[in-house]
Amino acid sequence: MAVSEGLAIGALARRTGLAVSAIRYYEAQGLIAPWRNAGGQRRYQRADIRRLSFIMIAQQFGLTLPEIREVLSGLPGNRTPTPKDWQKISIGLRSHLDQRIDTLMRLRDNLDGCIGCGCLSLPKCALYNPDDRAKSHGSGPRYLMGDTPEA
Amino acid sequence: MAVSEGLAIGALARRTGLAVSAIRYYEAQGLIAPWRNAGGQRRYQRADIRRLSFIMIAQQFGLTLPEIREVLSGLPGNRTPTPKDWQKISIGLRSHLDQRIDTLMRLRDNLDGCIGCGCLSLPKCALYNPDDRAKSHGSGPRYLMGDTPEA
DNA sequence: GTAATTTCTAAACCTAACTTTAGGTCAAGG
DNA sequence: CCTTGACCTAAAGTTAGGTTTAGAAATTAC
Repeated sequence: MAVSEGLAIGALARRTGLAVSAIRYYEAQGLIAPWRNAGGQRRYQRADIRRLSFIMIAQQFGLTLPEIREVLSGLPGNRTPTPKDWQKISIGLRSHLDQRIDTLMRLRDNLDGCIGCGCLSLPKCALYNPDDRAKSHGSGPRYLMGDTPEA
Repeated sequence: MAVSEGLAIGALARRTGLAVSAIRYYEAQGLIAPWRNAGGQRRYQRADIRRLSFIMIAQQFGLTLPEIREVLSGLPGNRTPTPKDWQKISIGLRSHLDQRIDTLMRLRDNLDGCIGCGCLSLPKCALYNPDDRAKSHGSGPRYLMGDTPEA
């Protein structure tokens, strides 16, 4: 009953909709830091609900967990974050999102050009120049539509 | 020299910028189908450069390999695809991309609202309602910002 | 006080999209 | 002919983001 006892992991899971295993995983990745009770069980602050929610939102925005950890490090460590604090780090998300949208719109315009000319094949095609490294995580250099002039 | 001998996998790799291993992998996933020469080595048509380029572009758009295979199945099987053929399947990509952009813009607007009010915490926050299932691939139900009224 | 839940850790497993490795074959140049 | 480089297959390894499992300890419910 005492307020100061904190939330058990299961309660936090129910509050956020996350799986218990996911919450433990986030801890392992340094995204959240509960304390332990006498019996060794994790206990969370109510503010951690907000923290996990933020993590989920940031994931929808396409941030990786390390990136999210980085963003969260912008919160004060010595006290419970205020709405202002959350506001501050949310602005960073906003610009990240803006970039992703710009990239996709550029990609779309390029595709439109290619659909327009029916080419889909050449150095002169804008798609040829993928300066959009946002998505690359598994491979080396790739240049698109390398259909050189010859034959 | 004979045109009909086709490209070896290494040549195709150099043309597209893909790794040889990736091209073999795409074959295993049913995205490309080379023939074999007398010695059992893969040989590709020049049109396959375009096919691989298309795959890379579609990936940038966020399609999975099975989805790309599906899109590619819209190409004629009996002849080399014409620009018209590519144009046709590219239009499907375009609408996929439109959806992703819409989703992200909606997300951005919602975030703006939350930054505006500094809330980032509640059922009344639009972010609370993640009908954006586009990105979910690893988890069960998650509801955001489930910070219920109490306390 | 005991039974049923929760929670704990560590380690294994999962998917996507590949890469790397190992051990051997094919092809091209001199 | 023989060496070198490209290619072959199958299987295991990799990263991200988790989930599942197993066996044990802590809590909660009755």
